[in-house]
Amino acid sequence: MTATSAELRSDLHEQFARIGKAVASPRRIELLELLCQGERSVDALARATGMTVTNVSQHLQELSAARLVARRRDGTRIYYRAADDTVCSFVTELGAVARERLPEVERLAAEHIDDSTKMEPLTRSELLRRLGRGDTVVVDVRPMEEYASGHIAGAISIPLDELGRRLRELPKTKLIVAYCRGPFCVLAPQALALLRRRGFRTRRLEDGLPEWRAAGLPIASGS
Amino acid sequence: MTATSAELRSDLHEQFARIGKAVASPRRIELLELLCQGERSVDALARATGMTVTNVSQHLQELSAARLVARRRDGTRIYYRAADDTVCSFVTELGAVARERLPEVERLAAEHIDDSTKMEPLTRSELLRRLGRGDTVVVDVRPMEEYASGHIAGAISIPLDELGRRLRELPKTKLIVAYCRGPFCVLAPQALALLRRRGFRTRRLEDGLPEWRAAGLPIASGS
DNA sequence: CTGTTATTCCATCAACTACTGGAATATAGT
DNA sequence: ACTATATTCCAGTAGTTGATGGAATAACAG
Repeated sequence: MTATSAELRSDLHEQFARIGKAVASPRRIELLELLCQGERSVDALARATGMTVTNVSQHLQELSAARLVARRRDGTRIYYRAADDTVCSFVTELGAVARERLPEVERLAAEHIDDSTKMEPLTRSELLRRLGRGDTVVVDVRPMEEYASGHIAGAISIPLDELGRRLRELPKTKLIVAYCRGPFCVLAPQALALLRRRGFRTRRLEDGLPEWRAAGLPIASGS
Repeated sequence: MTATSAELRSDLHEQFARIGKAVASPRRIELLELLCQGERSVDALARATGMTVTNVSQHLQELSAARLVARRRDGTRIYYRAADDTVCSFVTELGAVARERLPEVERLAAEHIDDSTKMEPLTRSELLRRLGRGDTVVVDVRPMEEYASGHIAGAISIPLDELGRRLRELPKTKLIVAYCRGPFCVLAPQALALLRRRGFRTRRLEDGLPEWRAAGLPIASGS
């Protein structure tokens, strides 16, 4: 009885470790984070990460063996995506644990996103309240495809590259709230810095889309 | 700017992967789960897992390097514990993802805990409601030390080994709810099987203590 | 100071992992 | 059928990890 239950435990832990091994590589974590923003082909991933196609493919095989990603063929290319929401909230929590436990993480973030500390972020519940009142514009500054594959309900898409050209779309009378991929994403801080220089009232949303989704808040998709 | 932000991303992912690597080994996951039930000395862990002391020590060094565990010296022995609650909820979620994504996990559980499927578990919120009414007895069937280092507020401790001798402490008029370490722990199912043979009305609590704690529900500690 | 117990350090070996470049496969277009 | 593109498969190599046994360290009890 104890023999078989010890056996069960060890078999079970071996299975758990398959998931752990999948997220034991910085490359695979990067891939997973990208895939949580929307589906991508192998070479789109290679371009986005600077890895060789072969290498990306190999990492995707391993993620696939751990069933963390799913694929879909369309003509000559194959699109990968995160297998489901629990996977994305898991990698999000992985980042949260790293942030909580490893002082290096805060330090790195502080070094590179210098002004992130100056402005304190708007909480998700606060944004939700404001959305009802209509005195707030929410801007998704990620690339357009990521917006298309899922965004905060009511947000408009202005990718960071286009922001300079599209300032007139934003009202000076309302509060502009920007968000992007997560707490360490540099897009929203850069967007807000630009907007503030032009005299807009701005706030950053705390964290990013994955956390909004994990909290079960309303998502829309399509352009 | 893009250069330095790519650099940030890769440094960050390297840090995240430190956490991933820590949970990439079945042994280390087993150790973490034990440590989430309460602090233990190195050789207590070695005895509980069947590993050599040297090996346990080495794994603990790695967990410690990822700052997932903390230690405390008491005389000649050193007690390790999970560094904080987020660590425990992270390993709990690791298990949940494995269960969700890897069919082998359900299969293993079904094979070994044969009757677990027959009785559907009591939800946490249901138990909470019943606790207010006083028609329910909650029994923690884990070893005494684990009960002492944290248990559901209002639960009594009857370790599985002692259950046969202590049946008279339980009323036949109330519902007996047992719990243990988690969804794959065999202690509670065995306890309930015994109790049902003796004519008690029983239910199993869904999951176990780590999940109760992660849900922010009331915990007590001490004997 | 000596012996005992608990833990960590160190060296070693086998097993595994990450990346690379080149070959093979699959789909679509001509 | 032929070509181009996207992806995967296959070897080879360098580097890393996991387990083991023996030596070193640290705290304590006599």
